[in-house]
Amino acid sequence: MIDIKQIRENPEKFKKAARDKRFDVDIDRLLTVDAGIQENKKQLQDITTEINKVGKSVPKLAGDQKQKVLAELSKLKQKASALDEKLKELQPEFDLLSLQVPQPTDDDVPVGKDDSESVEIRKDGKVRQFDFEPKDHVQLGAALDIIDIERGVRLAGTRNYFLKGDGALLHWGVLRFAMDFMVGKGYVPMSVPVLMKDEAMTGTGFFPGSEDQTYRMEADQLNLAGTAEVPLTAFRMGEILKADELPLKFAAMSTCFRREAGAAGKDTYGLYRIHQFDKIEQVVICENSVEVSNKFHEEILANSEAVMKALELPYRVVNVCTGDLGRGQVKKYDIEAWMPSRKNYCETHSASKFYEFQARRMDLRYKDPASKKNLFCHTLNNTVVASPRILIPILELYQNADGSVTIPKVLRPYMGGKEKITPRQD
RNA sequence: GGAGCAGUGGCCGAGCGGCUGAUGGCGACGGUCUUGAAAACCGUUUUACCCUUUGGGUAACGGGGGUUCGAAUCCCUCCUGCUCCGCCA
Repeated sequence: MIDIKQIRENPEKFKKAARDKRFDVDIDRLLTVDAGIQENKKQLQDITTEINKVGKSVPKLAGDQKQKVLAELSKLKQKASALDEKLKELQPEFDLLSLQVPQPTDDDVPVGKDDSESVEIRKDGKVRQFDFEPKDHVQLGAALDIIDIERGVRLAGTRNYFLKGDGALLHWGVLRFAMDFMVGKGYVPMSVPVLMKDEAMTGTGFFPGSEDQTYRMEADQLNLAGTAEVPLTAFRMGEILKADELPLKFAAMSTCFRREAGAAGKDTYGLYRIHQFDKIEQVVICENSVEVSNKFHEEILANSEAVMKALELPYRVVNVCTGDLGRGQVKKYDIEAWMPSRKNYCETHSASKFYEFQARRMDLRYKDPASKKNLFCHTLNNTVVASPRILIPILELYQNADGSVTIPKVLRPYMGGKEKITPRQD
């Protein structure tokens, strides 16, 4: 959410942000509603002052005079309640509109309409050239009997799967490796609830807007989070933190649920786009400073790059263009891993910087010692690793001519020291 | 799910229709004293918004609604916590 004062002062800035990010929001209407609210509030306040003043004199009066004053009061109260009605009418519209105003991006974010216009920042690792006909991860998964998509779909519908045997171990192994890495970096490991109230969804910026991407438990009015960003970022929602608590650095492992509505027919093959997966997510909550935010944005990106390097996967880092940014994101780096079967670099990580956008929605503040004011925190988050998507490059890039898959060195401790996944001996 | 009790400022804890944004204690901060510290003493210590020159006003005692000229205080409702009962992976 954006400070309404900023929108009043410079509406053009936010209209431009909406255009660049391709969000549709009526900022002029917002300002009209805002002006109405301000005017009504002012009048209401004046009348309330009057009522309070007159009301105080009541106990001292008696007889006719008392009746006269009471009559006057009842007239004032009618006026007040009319103004109150008007405010109650305007407020919901104001709330809805103001939640929709997107945050302008940093100046160095490329303006563009979709991922084709995002800008590559750097590449790391060598794309493997095969001297045999490589299999894709679905073929490998079937041949090694570690992935069962057919039965996943039969039991749970499209975009569902089972991982089996070494497939399940590899999945948990890469998650465990990533979590251990983050704990080593000083991030606090967290196990989190994934059924979230609307407040947490709104606070993190997913609502309004992504309701159709979210599994909803209507009977309990709860939502299945699509990422641990929601519980982690909202963890201290509504609180005023002590300055010396900052920065808060968290890492959580959670199962993530996504409806993928509107993606019908897109990425239907294999484990790329699925309804349920597991992810280690990192979240930083820091002081209200652009410099500090920028520092942590680089830090959380570096953390994830370190994981990719440890896994020895070739990847590139992309500065995501305006059209692919969320409403609240100021800047976003994606890490894309090379996936042989897709013949492309594909997103495996997404590092977002929000400044105070999420904190303002959640009313997450800290007491600033310098100004003695309560300031909104800044928030950031990034994937550490998401599996099974990460298994796509791992399986495909680590495969051998004999059909086996070499296990990345750093994952072997998590798989009982095993070096290779070999085909089933039927 | 049923019954009972409770929810006040950073914390503890008073207040139970107007003089209470809220006594007191603890903590924190500033000062006096001291070579320094402790103790003692004095003072400060919620937040949001509005008008403004110092300053003034409005709102908030779990949320929402009601009664009343006036509510932290009375009523309704919801939420949360605790205790007991029931049920259950």
